[in-house]
Amino acid sequence: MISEAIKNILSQKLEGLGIKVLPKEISLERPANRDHGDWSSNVALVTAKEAGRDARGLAQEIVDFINENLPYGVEEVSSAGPGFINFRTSRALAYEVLLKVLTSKENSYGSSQLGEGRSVNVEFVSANPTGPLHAGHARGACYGDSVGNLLSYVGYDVHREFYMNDRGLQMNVFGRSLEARKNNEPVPDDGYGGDYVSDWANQMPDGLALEEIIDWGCDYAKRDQQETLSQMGVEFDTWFSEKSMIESGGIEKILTSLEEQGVSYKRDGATWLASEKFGDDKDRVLIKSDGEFTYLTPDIAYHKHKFERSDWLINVWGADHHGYIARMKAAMQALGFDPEELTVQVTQLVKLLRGGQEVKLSKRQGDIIELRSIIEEIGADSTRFMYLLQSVDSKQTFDLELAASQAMDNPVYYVQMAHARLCSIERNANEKGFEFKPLPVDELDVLVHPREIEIIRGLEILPETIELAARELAPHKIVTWVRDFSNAIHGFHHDCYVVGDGVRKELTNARLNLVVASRIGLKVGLDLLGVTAPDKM
RNA sequence: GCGCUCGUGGCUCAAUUGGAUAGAGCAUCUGACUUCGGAUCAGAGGGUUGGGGGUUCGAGUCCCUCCGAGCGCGCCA
Repeated sequence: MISEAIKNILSQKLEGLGIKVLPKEISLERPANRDHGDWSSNVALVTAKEAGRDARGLAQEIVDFINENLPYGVEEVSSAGPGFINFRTSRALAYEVLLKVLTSKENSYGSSQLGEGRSVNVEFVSANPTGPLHAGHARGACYGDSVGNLLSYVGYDVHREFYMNDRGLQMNVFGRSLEARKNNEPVPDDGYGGDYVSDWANQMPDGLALEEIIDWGCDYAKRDQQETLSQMGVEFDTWFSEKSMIESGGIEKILTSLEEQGVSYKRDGATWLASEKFGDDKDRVLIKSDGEFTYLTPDIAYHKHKFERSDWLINVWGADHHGYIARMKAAMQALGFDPEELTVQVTQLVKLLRGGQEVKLSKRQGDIIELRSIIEEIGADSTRFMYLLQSVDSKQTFDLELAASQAMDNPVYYVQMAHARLCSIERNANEKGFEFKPLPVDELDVLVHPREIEIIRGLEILPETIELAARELAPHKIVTWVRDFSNAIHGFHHDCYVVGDGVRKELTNARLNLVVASRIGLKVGLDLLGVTAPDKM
């Protein structure tokens, strides 16, 4: 890796100067401004003070040294600004990138072993089995699945899990609601009032007892949710049942365990978790004075269960659950697990517009917009892309009309079109008798057009983009890359004909290499997002 | 009141986690089609990064403070 070579020579010179900098402290980054080269280091700036030197002078001295010992692939080194050291890499290096993409196995360019095979459990959606999935579940579904893709691509052993709260008060209310609608009675005051309750109740067999109704409803809800997720390509490895965990004695085990650790105690007729000691605001009740446990207790048991199966846990929670993070981490710490290995990603709310107007919730339907109807309206690809467009840290707003439109202002179409175009160019080349074969580096050096260079640059930064997105659990960084890269492709398509009267054979073959490599790269990005890469549209 | 997450052109959002001149898309205006899909491309205008203070070579990013938004704050789930 060129970046390693640069780091090595930097640290070599710094050591020679008696400046102590650990290798990991040598930062090398991609300058935002292309005029500053391909790589840039701030080591001179960072170390100048301690070394009692001025940064510019130090940078220049390092530059002079490197100029006498240029590593392979580095064409130019210079100092700039307040003391940056900028590196420009050679064309040949760029062509090697192209070759690497072309010779990579299917769906492997940019993959890595960053995760070293560590097992990670990604739990997301986890909607109550009391109704269909709605708009509020969509962001977590798209996000969690894409995070799973990313982590898997960088070498983690990923397990996707859906936690079903299939017992407790809300299931009872749900059962009674179904029962009432079955009998054409109004649902109880605190019941589920959505239209779907009647629809479902009508499909329910006659003569079921409440317990059976609950089981039937739960099962129906699960299949309904599963089907909706499947429409978006989201599949879980495990649908974990709270009920079965409790029936197998999970609660007793956790209570015993907490007691043995000395982190629970009795007070006012209740059993408490001493969570304040572990960073929570206050202690929490595990067993109420009426003998029932709170909903925290099974959740603790569940997380313990997950920890016993995985090295690292990721929970994707809605913003309304963020207050719950501290106590869950505290509980895990109390049990002796490392709270750092429990990552909770909170997704902020999404506001939906249609034609610029906020989509109003309908009371009649029970205050929900079904996810299924969103997918039907804008399509699965659009749904995934739109929900992944932005960082889940911030609130999001998007317009369903825009997301459904097959127009240039719809980013999904823009990106998919880029892929379709690449395929189209390949088809055209084939029809004209050109056969793609990977060319050696010295035959690729006809690729010098700024559009071509831009594309190669895009492919070059894909692996580091993937790594960053995985490290930060931030699929929107892939979206940004995919959009930028598509922009480069459209530009190339516009300015650089691959096959045509005025294009000589050597250039056609080289550009065909570029086209195929781009298609591979773009598909890697889209796959990570769970968005299809169509051959034609 | 306390806590968490935020606040970036008219709108929707980025910004390599402290880097160099804050970038894209939409919208607006102006240009570009005999070829592989114009569903495209190029250019222009538009910013005191909510306000103020601080830290340092350097702040949208870190600290303090104020303003504003969303969400939490139960022996509910």
